[in-house]
Amino acid sequence: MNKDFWYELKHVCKQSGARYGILHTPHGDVETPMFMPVGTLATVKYLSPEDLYALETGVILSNTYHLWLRPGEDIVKEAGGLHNFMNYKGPMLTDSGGFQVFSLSDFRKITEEGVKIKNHRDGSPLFLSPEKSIEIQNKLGADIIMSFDECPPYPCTREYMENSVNRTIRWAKRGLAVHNNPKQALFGIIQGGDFEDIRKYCCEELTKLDFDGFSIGGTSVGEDKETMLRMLDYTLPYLPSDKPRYLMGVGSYDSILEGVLRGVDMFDCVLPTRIARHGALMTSEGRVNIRDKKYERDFSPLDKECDCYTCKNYTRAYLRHLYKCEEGLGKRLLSIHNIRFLINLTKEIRKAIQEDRFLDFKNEFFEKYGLNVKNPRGF
RNA sequence: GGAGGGGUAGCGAAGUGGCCAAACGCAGAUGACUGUAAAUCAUUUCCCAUCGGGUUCGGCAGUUCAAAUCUGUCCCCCUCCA
Repeated sequence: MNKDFWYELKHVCKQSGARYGILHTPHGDVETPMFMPVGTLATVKYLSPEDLYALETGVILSNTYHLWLRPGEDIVKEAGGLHNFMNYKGPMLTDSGGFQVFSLSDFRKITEEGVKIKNHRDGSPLFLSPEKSIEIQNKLGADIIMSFDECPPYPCTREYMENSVNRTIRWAKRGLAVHNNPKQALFGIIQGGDFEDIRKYCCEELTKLDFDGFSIGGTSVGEDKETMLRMLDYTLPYLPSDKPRYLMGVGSYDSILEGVLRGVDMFDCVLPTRIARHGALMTSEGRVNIRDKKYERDFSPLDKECDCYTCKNYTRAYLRHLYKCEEGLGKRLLSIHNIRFLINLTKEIRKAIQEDRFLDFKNEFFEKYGLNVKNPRGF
């Protein structure tokens, strides 16, 4: 058991079963459920660490594959680790590179030993294995690191999934065996697609091992909303309650609420920052595409109910202008807002759980935003 | 006054008898984006309409089955020479 990292389950909502807890990390304690913005290349695009502190982000992500290529894990280590390198003092998490193997799948070849993959920038051959991924992550030095898994495509055959999950389990053991930084928590990743028995089997096998938490993988890969929820239903009941559960790659607000309802503690997603850069905002009035002409002379704040720096200081007309002119400040201000929207959502979620009214909160939220199965995201 | 070049959709710019409502770029409008190859991608922009139809390529008049493309003429712009 890791002495620098542990999960403290503080309260289970009597109305819903959702969990409120505290994650203790070497870089501070954070409350869960929480949302973690993604900073692939040791930066949450367009935001400074000061922006992140103001947003109260807690944990932020970075990425093994991308930092491996640039600047290289040795340089990050030389700089004193990821925290020093990028000057972020809060807790950090690195993904293992497993997802890049999936998203760059045009160039990959998966074997028992690991994955042959082509450098997406220059085509040069690369090889990533469970050992290599953990070795890189040990050098990067994030508080929480991920096991190297295979993220299978959806849909895929039962045979493919069985082979893949067994390999992911073997890879998990290999990663665990070489992990040598006691300050870093290591999470196992549950796969199995929407095969209930395979998900369950994966949970049973991985929870036998000495992981500090468990991630739910294989979601947000093109499946529909109902399927994703089914995957959660096939996974969460088989995970131990004394360890954190992390739903990887999920960040639309309806999915966060559904995840929390099922017992998820941690979420990460590029969605708020990516769509912000593309001019789409999550607001108390639903989705706003700031580029739209109707905002040309709208001198009101982006979201009247929001307390973020952007909403307190700038108008929709100005944000639209920045977007149209492709100014970096626009991307920054819009990213600030979207992240704050999700941070505020998780704050309200935690409060509702502690007050044993999370189910009401979730239902009210869905009603307010007109969310349903057909229109799940609503923005 | 003389010689030459040019006027194409919001802008720039292809096209020089039928495959042209007219490439392409920009600009505009709209949508998408879920462990970030993402300042990306998709749709759309003469008019009306579901199919489909109606008006266009400086103006006018011609030639032709057929013209943005050929002829005449007029208007405007640019360069050079006087």
